[in-house]
Parts: sequence; C-alpha cells; structure tokens
Amino acid sequence: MNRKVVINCALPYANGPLHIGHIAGAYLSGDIFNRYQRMIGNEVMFICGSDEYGTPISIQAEKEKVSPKEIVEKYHREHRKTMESIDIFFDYFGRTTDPEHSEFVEDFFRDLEKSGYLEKRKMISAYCPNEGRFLPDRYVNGTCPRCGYENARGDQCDECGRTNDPQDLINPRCAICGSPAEFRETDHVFFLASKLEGRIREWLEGKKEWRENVRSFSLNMIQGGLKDRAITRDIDWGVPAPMEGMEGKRIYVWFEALLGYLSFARKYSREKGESDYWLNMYSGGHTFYFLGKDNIFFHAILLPAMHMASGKYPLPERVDANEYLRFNGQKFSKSRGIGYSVDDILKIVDKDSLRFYLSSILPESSDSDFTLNEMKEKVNSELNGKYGNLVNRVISFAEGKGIHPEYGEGDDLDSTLEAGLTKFLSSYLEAMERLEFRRAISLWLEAVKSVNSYFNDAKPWDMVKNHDPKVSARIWHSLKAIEYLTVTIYPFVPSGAERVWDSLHGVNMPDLPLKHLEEVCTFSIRNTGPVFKKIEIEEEEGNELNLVVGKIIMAENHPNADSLLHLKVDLGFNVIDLVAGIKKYYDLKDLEGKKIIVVKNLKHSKIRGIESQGMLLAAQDSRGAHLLTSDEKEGTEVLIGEHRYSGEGKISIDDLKRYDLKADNEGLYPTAVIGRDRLYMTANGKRVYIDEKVEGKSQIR
RNA sequence: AGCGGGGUGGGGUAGCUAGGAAAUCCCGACGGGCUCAUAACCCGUAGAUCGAUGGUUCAAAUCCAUUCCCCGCUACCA
Repeated sequence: MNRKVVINCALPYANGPLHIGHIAGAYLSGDIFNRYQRMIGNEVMFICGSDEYGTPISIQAEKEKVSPKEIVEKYHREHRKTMESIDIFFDYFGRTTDPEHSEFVEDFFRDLEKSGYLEKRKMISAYCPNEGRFLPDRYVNGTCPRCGYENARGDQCDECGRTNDPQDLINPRCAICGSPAEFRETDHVFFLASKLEGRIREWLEGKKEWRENVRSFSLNMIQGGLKDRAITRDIDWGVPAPMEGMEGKRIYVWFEALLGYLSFARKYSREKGESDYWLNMYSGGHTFYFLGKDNIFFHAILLPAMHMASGKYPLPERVDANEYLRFNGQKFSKSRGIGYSVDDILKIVDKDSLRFYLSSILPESSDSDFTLNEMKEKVNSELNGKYGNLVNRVISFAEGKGIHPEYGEGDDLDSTLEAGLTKFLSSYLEAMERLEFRRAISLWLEAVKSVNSYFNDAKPWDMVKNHDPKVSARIWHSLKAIEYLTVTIYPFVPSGAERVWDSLHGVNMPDLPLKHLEEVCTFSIRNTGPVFKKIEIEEEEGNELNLVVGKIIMAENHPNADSLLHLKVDLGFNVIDLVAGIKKYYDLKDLEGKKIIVVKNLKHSKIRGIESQGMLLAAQDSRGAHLLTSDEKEGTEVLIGEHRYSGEGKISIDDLKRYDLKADNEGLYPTAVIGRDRLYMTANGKRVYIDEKVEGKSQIR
C-alpha cells in the first residue's frame, strides 16, 4: 500500500477568527484523514490556505479604515497559528493574494478561454454615479413594487418577502451613499458550465460511495440545469481578469479560490525544490476535499466543471462535506456571542480533549450539538476514565510491582483479547477508509472497554500474590493491547497518543506504527503519571428563570396585530403589560381573572407598538395553545424542581430555550430541564398544570 | 413562504441509503464485583407506544403517504 494522496481542506475566509464550528466542519476531518493516510504508509500532500479576496473583505476594510491587505494579513497569520494550536499541520498553507496564485489563475483563465469555455456577455447592472461603482443587488435600496415598502433591498423586500430584481424597485438608491442609482450596461465573462451539465451529472451519479448529503444535494442542485455563471465582478479586490476589454474587472472570488488548491500545491513543490511534485501527487488520482456543507456546490459541481473544462487535472475522488456544528442547539454566531472561537475554547480545555470530543460528535450525517457539559462528560469518562486510566493502571501496576513485561504464550483470556483486537482493527480500518470517523471512534471505545474488561478478568494482582511467573506475559499482552488502542486513536488525538507511546517505549512513535503492532516487541515502560487529565468546567446549572403566578386583570385585542393580545397581568406587587400570540385560542372574556405563569425576567421587547414586559407560558400542540396555570395566589414564586430562581438580570428568548420547556408524557404538567434532569414546576409546593390536557411532550412557549 | 436537517428510555445519541428474531453507546438511577488505577474500572437491573395517523409487507425505527412540532439556511456575500 503506497498510494499518492492529495488532501485539501476548504480555504477559510480571512475576515474573522476560526471557531470550533469551522474546525468540526472541515479541518479536523481533513487532519484525521491526513494522519490516517500517513500512518498506513501512503504519501500525502495536505494543502490549505487563506481565501483573501472578495467584497466582504474590502467592505470590512473600508469600515475599519484600513487596507484590505492589513485585514487579510492579520487573519492569515492567525488562522495558521490556530490550526497549529490544535495539531493541524498542513504541508502548505497558502494565500490567494500570493502573486504566484494570481499568475496561476490567469493562466487557467486563458486556457479556458482558448478551449472555448469562456464568453463575454453584456449585463445590466446597478451603478452608483456618486460612488463611481457598480452595486451588488443588496446594496440597492428602493420602494418595493408590490407592497410599497420604501426600504426594500434590491434582492429582497424585508417587509413582504418578495424577491426583487434591482430594476423593479421604484426610485432605486445606492445603499451606501443614498444617491439615486442608475442602470448601466456592463460586460462580464461567463463560464459556460452548461456545456458540461451532462458530464457532471454522469460523474456525480457514479459516485455511489459518496455521502448522501453531498451526492444527492449536488444532483438535486443541477436538476434544473447547470447554468453559465458570471465569473467576473466589478470590484477592486481580486485577481484581474486577463481579457481584452475587461480591464478593471476582477475574477469572481470563488472561481479563483478553488484554484488555490492547485496553485498552493505548485508553490509548495517549488519551495521544496521539486517543481513537478504536485503534478506527480495529483497523478495518483486520489484527491480528497474536506469542507462544510455550505461549500458543496463549489467543490462538487463548480470545481469539477472547471477541471473538466481545463482537462488538465484529475477530478476529486471524494468530496466530503460535514453538516453544521451547533452550540447548545444554536448556530455559532460571533455577533450574538454564541459559541467559542478556537482560541477561547483552548483556554478551557487542552487540544487533545477538544479534538477527542469534536471527533466523537463530527456532524457527519446531520447537524450536531456542542455543549460544554457533554464535552466534560465524554472527555472525563471516555478519554480519561476508560483509556487514560487503563494506560495508567497497567503501567503503574507493572512498575509498582517490579514486573518486566516479557512476551509469552498466553492463555484463553489472552487469545480472546487478541482475536477481539484483530477484529477491531479491521473494522476500524474499514471505517477510516470510508471516512466514517465517528464510527471509528465508537469502535475504538468498545475496544477500550474490552481491554479494561480483560485486565479485570485477568487479575494480575492475584498472580503477583501467588507468585505466578506468567504475570510478565500477562502484562506484555496488556501493553500490546494498549499499543493497539494508542495507534488507532492517534489520528484523532495525536499528541496524547504520542505521549502514551513514549511511556510504553521511551521513544517516539514510529512512522508506520501499524506495522509495529504485529511485532513481538519489547516494552520499556515509564510511569510518568496520568497522560490525560480530567477537565474542569463549572456547570451552568441553576434556575435563571424567574417564574411567577400572575392574574390577568385586563385583556384586549392588540390594536396593530391580527393574532396578538395585549394583557395586563397582576404579579402581586406590580402589574405588567404582556403581548401574547394566543388570540386564536382564547376568548377575551375567558381570560380576565385567569391565573397564568409568567416569565418575569425576560428582556422587554416592543411588539407592534406595545412593550411586552415578560412572557406567558403556554403549551402548544396540534390543536392550539393551552395556558400554564396554578391555583396559587398571584405573585407566588414558581420553582423548577427544587430550584428557586437564582439568576440575575434579564434573559433572552435564546436563554429560555436551554430549559427545553415541554409538557410531560401525559400532557398534564409542564416540565423544564435543569442540568440533566427534567423537572416539574411547583408553586407553593403544588404542581403547576396545563389548563387542558395536551398531547404529551408538547412544546411550551 | 421556499429549501435543507431532525423528532428514538430521565439527558445526549447510534441505527434509517440496501426492512427481519432481544433497538446501540455515553451520562444519570439502582444493585453487585474488584482493589492495579485518575473516588477509577468491570458486571448486572430498571427505564423507549422509535413525534402522530394511515398504508405497503409474512415482517417497518427503517419504505410510501398525510400531519404536528423543533432547528438551520434563504446576502448573485463568500
């Protein structure tokens, strides 16, 4: 087995820090595969780099009053450092602002032109005479022709949702400076992808081993035809389009960035002093791309189309896209402060723990959820408790009792163990080949359990007591088993695995550790204390929901909304205004005097003109909404389980979701989750209830 | 609204593409074992109408239809 393998990870955009969603989306999978491929003896070229052109960067630069170059410089350096901080080392980490990249792109562009895949076409585009530039659709504002909303955007009207064409807007204006926009004719170069539609479809259809999410999604996408795409833009920050009459135009960032994989590989080869190395590597035909699902179109359709058109480079063997990683059930969002950047999370956990946890929740087939609590649980119980402790217990036992591990024929226990490990290894390798990394980890975990179990059953401590000389063979077999586990976890937790190897052998892990497994080796163990440490994360447990019983003293229809009610609610000491969307389900006269449960410390929010100073809770099922209620006096505090309200300040709707409010299985009582427990709510010791039986587990809002 | 993903024991999940005897794993609860180890590890028990309804089938968590709910995306930005 000695194949040439090229592994490419989607180029991160150089306009902000990388968060753990990016890592789980593309880079960790790429690195796991990279390490795996090297481990089994293949030659690997592992490439990535910064995507540094494009409008968002130039706009950001304008805002921050710096040059695009400065922004790009900063994040290029930062990204590379971040990758290395979690043991992701590319052979080459390039950048698209590199002149050698531009040169490559321009050559590629000319090649396509020669072979008839490019065509100049006229387009009408919005233009701001004041700014002196063409405007992307969303930078055109005007009056919506359908609803009359005056601030509709050129792409879509926020008010009525209609998708617009900038030319449809009445009184179109430049969104940047506000001056009236004009429409001018402009030339753009189109990539004639439609010519390749049949070939792309056929090619995709043949990729049966690809993940469902990539193959079906792509096929689905070109169902309506593969359209020719404009690959030039009227912007300043990009690679110039090398075509007559196209002066000042830049090549569309995506078109250009996708060529980074090749141009970076070429640059890498040149720096290596072996200028054809990259072509040589690509000629193996094993090219793998790792990316997030938002990049599927570009890698599974556009890139292969470009390669087909040029005819020079092999098509991907595999395009592997992960879904999204969420944080506590929500999308990672820097602006809303949801989730962690890599640099921030590394202040809380070490890289091995992070890689281990992320590996075990890689969003391979559907979105997955990152939570600190789960990370702590998994890392402490699996990586530490099961694996780390196994290493530690065997080594410290052997050393403590002065046993020198020596190979010897084993008994039934040993041969069962060995057979189990052999089987494990082959299914592990199969999973890795198929890029099923989560499965590989879960197989590994099973194997770890079986070795712990073996060690328990083997009871070497009894053998020591009985002066059984076979104990040294027993320890040898145990160490061999640990070796298996260590080698197989290496692609996921490289630093940790190397530390374990060191304590088994006192030397660095060899380049081809898999081969070593078959050898009757000698061990030279060193007890350096636990290789992994448990992580400490303070749990965010507690009740930060300030719930009270309230009594509706006034209910009226909301003057400006169809489905909302305006309520005044007595909370015992004060009366607040609430806006609630239950108009469809309750009559006004039934509501007055009714006791309800109110979230008192929710951020106030103006809803269609009336400020809602809290939120009432109701269970919602297919038939409608049903209020939570209690017979206790208004103002009575509502507890979740034993938890009293212990928070401070206002909470947001997003915070509320953490409690996962739901009706119980019978649909009679509301429940909320605090920590790991689903708990009932009580007021004065009596359960809060739902005013009418609902479907079990109905959501409460 | 459109597109995409999902609803599986108390919490988190696997399984669904190729339907099949007891539904996986982690945490938690309960009981036991062990004492080498990081209060760790190992074994066992309880706990799931696999969102709902209907259909196909000898057989459905898995396929089809309908429906309810949740989440994400919906910038010719990249």
